Amino acid sequence: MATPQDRQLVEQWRSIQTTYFRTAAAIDRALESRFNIGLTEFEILDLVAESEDAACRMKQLGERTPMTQSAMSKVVDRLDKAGLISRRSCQDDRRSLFLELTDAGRALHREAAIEHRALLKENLA
Amino acid sequence: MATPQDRQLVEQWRSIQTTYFRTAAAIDRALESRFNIGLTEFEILDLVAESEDAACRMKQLGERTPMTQSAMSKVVDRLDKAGLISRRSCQDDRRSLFLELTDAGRALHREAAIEHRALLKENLA
DNA sequence: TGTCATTCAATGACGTGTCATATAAATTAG
DNA sequence: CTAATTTATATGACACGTCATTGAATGACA
Repeated sequence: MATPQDRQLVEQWRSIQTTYFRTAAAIDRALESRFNIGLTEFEILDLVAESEDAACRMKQLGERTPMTQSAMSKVVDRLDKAGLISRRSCQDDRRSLFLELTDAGRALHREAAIEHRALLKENLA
Repeated sequence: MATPQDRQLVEQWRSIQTTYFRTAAAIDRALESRFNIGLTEFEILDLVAESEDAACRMKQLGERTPMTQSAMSKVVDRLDKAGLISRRSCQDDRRSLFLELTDAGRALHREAAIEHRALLKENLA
């Protein structure tokens, strides 16, 4: 039945959940209200900003986030429509896509990242 | 800009996210396929099972989970329709609701909890 | 006691994630 | 070199969560 170890696992799990939800909600609301992008959008921007130096992105990005391929595709689509990112098709393999920040995207990321880090600090302490 | 502390925060955050998503997805799929309930449904069952001893629940449950009030209301609704839980209105305060496991709910919870704990163990190690 | 504010739960509109599948390109087999 | 398979991304149907609001009951207080 409910061994002490079980209880401890459940505790640990709930603690992760709580931290995750609280932090995600805080960041999401802040970014949404100040920059009009959600947390997931920011996270893609952040990943793209991190690797300002090529490779047929989309695919590799998928390996660096727990997001689904289809979720990623839609987020990238929104970012593209918002003019924050551009998809450039890759010559070597025309199935793949390069992602790049636009100037607007880079500028927004710079600002939003500050807020993001601040909220992480506040919530993960 | 990106202080080392920032990077460390981001790392920590991604690690939490990954753990959360991986674990949640694993549990969700297992429960869905074996018991036809999702992770959130199970979590409510689990909380109700834990407090088999009254109080006008709904409200208090809300304090023990990061779920929104409205999310809870909908999950409880599904559980009710599935015959796993029953809502009984509270005499003292007729706005509030008592929640109780039905026999089916108790039985399902007993089985599902085993799976749940096992997957937690596997994923949080 | 009658009004006003507050609290508990439910609901509708809406956005976003997921699964399954589609499309298109590249790779492998025969 | 064609057919079958696999890989990269997009998309449509659908489920679920969120926000804002509603309905109903309670509490406060004049």
